[in-house]
Amino acid sequence: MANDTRSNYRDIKEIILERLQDGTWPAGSYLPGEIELAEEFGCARTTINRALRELANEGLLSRKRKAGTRVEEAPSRSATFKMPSIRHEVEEMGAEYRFFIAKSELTAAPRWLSGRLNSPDLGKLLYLHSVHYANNQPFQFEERWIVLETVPDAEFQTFDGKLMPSEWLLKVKPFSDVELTFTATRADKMQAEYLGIPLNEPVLVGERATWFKGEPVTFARMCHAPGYKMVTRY
Amino acid sequence: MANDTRSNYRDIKEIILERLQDGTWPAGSYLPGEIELAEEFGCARTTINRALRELANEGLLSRKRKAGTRVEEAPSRSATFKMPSIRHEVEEMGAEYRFFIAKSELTAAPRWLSGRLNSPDLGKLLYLHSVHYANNQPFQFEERWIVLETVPDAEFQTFDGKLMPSEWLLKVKPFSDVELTFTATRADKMQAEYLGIPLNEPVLVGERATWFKGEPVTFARMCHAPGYKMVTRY
DNA sequence: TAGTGGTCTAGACCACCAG
DNA sequence: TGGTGGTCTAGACCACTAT
Repeated sequence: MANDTRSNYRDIKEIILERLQDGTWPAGSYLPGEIELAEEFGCARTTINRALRELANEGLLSRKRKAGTRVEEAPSRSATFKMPSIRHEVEEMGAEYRFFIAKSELTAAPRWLSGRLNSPDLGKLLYLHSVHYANNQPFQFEERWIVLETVPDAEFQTFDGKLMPSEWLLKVKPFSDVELTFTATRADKMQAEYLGIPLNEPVLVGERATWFKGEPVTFARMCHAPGYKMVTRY
Repeated sequence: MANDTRSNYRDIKEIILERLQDGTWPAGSYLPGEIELAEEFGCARTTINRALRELANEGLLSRKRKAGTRVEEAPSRSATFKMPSIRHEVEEMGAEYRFFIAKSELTAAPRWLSGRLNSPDLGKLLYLHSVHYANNQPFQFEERWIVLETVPDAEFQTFDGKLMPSEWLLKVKPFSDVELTFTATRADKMQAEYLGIPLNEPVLVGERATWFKGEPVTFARMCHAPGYKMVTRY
């Protein structure tokens, strides 16, 4: 009557969720073992395993061999922010996307960047300014450093085509590790000029450092136009 | 020689990842079916299924019955922001956590709130001001509305104990849906006073609306002290 | 050391949906 | 309508770790 697909494990997840919420299994307590639960629900242990595994991935339970399955104390249900390329973000607003490379030059690494990328000697870098537009309105200003030692091809890349730097990078050098940061700051002179906004306007700045198997790939600082909102649902 | 735990599905994930990166299966193309892959890797279909399912959950593939498994065009590897309670965040900085309820009163719903919570008639609300401290420094100012129709117990809750409002709410009325938003704005007078910062200082403001099975539960606006950074790694 | 979760297998049925 | 993924089962071996 109620089931779309035969899918016990979803129902079991629901039931377990309810018990977590109604106090049957309070925070810090241990759930019965998989075998016991399998008997209770009249299903295979595999099915219980999947339900519990997913709940653990969602942060509600923690599981250890021999110890058992424990109810997490701080139900910090993790929020998943989808971070699509700016292009997608703009296009999903129904606006026309366009980008412009305002600067492209070789530089040495500023000292702070070595720290950010965990690498004492970065060598030569390609330094880029790009502006991303939504319907010809500046939407994001991006400052980017690309480590040429890791991505030598970047030196002769013109970025004149359809691929923005981040898209091009993803093609030639995928990443394995990322660190993302968000802060609210005052727009500095450069950011204000590129975005066409007053100096010191509050802006949401994202910083993204990426590595490929330990090698630093790129660091980007993305400054969003005032009013920009990051939204997520779960 | 190389395996810790017998766990093919992890190895298979790795291999598939490599093939996604080296162009064997370009964006937009279709992978072989599960059965075919199972033969290639010499394992059960279940094992392939798990590997592909997880990669799809991570946003790299999309799967449809009959159609098959497709490589996603925009490899927008989703970033997962863990949003632990402020308490945890503060304590993990090695600081001492404390909160203070500065205001607690009954109000009617402001009009904009009905819109935010998708509910034309919210009835009476409990309106709270709380300040969260790290080592006695204001760390976050939180403005919260609790829908009494959905959470009647809140009316007589004093929040004088150890549980901050969000923690208490989680105990008595879990949520099923959340909408999270982040923006950079200027601190208004109230925020500036509570945080002890100058007016108009740029602040990172998070807004969180939660529902339980369609019923609006609460809306919170969290204003972080200047300099606050949201960080995530993946 | 013994109990618990982690993973694999081989086979099965079914829902979905593109052609 | 048939092929593909989604899920379940029953049984098995093993790795981890609390005691």
